[in-house]
Amino acid sequence: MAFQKERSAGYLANQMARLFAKGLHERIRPLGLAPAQFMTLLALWDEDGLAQSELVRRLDVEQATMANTLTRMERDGLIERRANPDDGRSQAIHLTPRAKALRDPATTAARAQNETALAEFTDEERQTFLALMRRAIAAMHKD
Amino acid sequence: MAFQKERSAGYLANQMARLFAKGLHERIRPLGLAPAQFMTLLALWDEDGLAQSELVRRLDVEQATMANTLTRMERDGLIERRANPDDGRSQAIHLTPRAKALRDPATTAARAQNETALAEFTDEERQTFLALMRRAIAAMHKD
DNA sequence: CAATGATATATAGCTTGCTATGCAAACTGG
DNA sequence: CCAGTTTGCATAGCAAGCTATATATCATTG
Repeated sequence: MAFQKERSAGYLANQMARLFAKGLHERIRPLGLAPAQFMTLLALWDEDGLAQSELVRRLDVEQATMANTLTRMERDGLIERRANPDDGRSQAIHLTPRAKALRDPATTAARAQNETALAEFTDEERQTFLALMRRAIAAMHKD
Repeated sequence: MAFQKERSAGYLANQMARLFAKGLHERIRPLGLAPAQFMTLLALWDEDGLAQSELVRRLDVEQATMANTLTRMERDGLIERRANPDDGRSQAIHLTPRAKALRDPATTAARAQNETALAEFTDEERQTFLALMRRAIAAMHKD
């Protein structure tokens, strides 16, 4: 039997993630943000001054990916890298006032994007959907 | 209330898609394939000789993205671009023997990746999951 | 304490996305 | 028929992923 992409979870996941990212990007572009920057800000709004290694752990991306994202965020005036007095290898990542001010509008934009995607889902379907995605993630994580 | 990434469909979709892509990439790397190349091959195994514009329609990526993917596939000996005698603008994309030979091992690899992700899902959960993803995709597509 | 190993970050190089442009070929309405 | 629009493709430039390597600092252990 042929491999049908419409029935492939991986294919659908890819397409869905691209649409989420595209929609979010459109909404936060006026704020001067890109999706990975927003994701990183989520962690820093929650706790400022984290080390790069801790951001890598919390966001589950490769270290090199995070290093590059942080470089772009520094360029764009969203973060500062400050030396860590206790450990000459690491740097604490601190938010600028500009980044702090973006918290409300950016999270509002992200909520709106999720709402667009799940507009016709019932509350139960939303819970089910999130739970199934978490399980698929956990299964691939293990492997 | 804080925006919690663990409860965000978009965040989970991104993470899940990255894990699918990474797992698939590992499995098809020995075949000399990358994920977007595999996706493109799916369409061409189904129907050889399509125009680039038709591939764009079927795979729902931007035209520039497809043009670049095809350039890499041509470089890697997977496809040939042949002039279309009926329309001087378009070119028919044809599979090489090498690409044709990859159909079985590559689709087997993709199925294995899907199976890893959904290993602990019941048949009903799998159907539900695919249906919910399709609905989220359709909702974002409309908007 | 010196050698070895582990950890934190940076950098190079690649793929896959995207938007924005440019250009040539084909089509169409006056 | 031809001016203007549409269509098909390529290219430039950027973001964000990844792997693989390099380097510096810290930790451990013999």
